[in-house]
Amino acid sequence: MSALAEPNRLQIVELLRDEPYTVGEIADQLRLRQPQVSKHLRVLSEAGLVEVQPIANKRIYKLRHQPFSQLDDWLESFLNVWDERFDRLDEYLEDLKKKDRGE
Amino acid sequence: MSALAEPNRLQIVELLRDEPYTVGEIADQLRLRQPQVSKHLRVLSEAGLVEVQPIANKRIYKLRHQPFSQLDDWLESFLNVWDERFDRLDEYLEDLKKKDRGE
DNA sequence: CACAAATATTCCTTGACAAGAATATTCCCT
DNA sequence: AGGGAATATTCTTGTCAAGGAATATTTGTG
Repeated sequence: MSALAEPNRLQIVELLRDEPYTVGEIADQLRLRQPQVSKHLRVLSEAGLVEVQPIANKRIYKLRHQPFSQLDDWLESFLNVWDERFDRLDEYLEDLKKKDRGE
Repeated sequence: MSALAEPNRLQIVELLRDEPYTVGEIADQLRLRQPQVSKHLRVLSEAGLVEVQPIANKRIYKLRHQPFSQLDDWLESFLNVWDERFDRLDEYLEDLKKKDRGE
């Protein structure tokens, strides 16, 4: 997750969401210098967020889906808790109504 | 998102997922020193991930749900792309079958 | 009001990390 | 093999953030 903390890296990831790009294309679109892009891609790669496909002397980078669905699972574990709490609040309100009717 | 990049802060957030805690309780459970916990909670608070409820001289910290559902939305925008691509792959395979049958 | 518990803040030091510049590597082409 | 394009790596420098220790602040209690 710390790989996504760096702003430029986040931009790269969001750029790659739509389609794969080469290092040069990424550098152009984000107005970054090539060495920094390579370095950021290295970090993203080691974090498993990205994979490379070498074609000639170009390297095409694309996102890997696993870490994202993994992060999604992690997030669900948070959202679920709130859902459950909401359910319990629901029950609580139902109880109130019943008492109100004298049950 | 950089607020979650720090390991101890991530631990704090995961601890708070289950229920609210005071600063001292967090420090005890995670084996951290109180000042660091206070500092981390400050960062989490300024990032909007957490909110405080002062009771006496204690301060009870709990998660806020908005940033998490927001992060979830962001993630969905990634997962959606893969779903769409999977759909297109599906169509592609259907086309192959039709051609195979000579249509 | 003095004291104690809980928490926040400050100052300092150290380590990590990102950018810049220069250079190395890899691949294709002729 | 030599040259050029695309990308990676190294080295250096400056900045920032986390931890440690000490101290300040707030709140309740006798």
